[in-house]
Amino acid sequence: MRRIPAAYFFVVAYTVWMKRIVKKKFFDRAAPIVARELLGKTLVREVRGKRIASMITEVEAYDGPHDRASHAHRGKTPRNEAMFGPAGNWYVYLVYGMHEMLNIVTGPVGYPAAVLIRGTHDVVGPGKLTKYFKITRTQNKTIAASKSGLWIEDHGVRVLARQVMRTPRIGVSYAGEVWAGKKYRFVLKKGRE
DNA sequence: ACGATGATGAAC
DNA sequence: TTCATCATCGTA
Repeated sequence: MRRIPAAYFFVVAYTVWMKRIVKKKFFDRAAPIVARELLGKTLVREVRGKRIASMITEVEAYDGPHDRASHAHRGKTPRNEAMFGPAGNWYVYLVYGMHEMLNIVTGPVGYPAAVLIRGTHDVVGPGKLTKYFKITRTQNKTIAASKSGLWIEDHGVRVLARQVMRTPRIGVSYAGEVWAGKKYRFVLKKGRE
């Protein structure tokens, strides 16, 4: 009987841990699909060795140049440039002069789309969320990975269709009947039904 | 119901 | 350069 080296356990543990991190491929799909599947995933922030983590419970999809509710509707600008970049990057911007909004970019490069993360189990509201997770525009255009200190993990939480509520997006009444009416907001219902 | 607070984008 | 607007929040 040979003793198994401690390094072996370290490598296995590290591999298992890494596997939880959601990778680029997951985000390289249509924004509404990514939005729906982000429910139940865990948003993780690590800054100076301290970790903040909470399950995502509310999101909104902003999908393509035709989406009149999207910042990208008027074309590429310095602010929305991240939306045109690769899937799996963060798009962080300021609204109302005081609230940072956290989005994850989706779909192919050149096609502007993203998912706004509006709430988690511990904090609901896009502005409160970024404050809680200590997120600012410093994270804009960085990749969702441990390197940037901000990423998403899959903890195996299964979200059933009946646990998901779909509604129109918040605060986009200017977008016209069609786009303002689209049910691109996904909320994980609390408790059962 | 509204003010805070500053970036954005369009008009001038 | 000015102006209205804004993927919000806390207080009233």
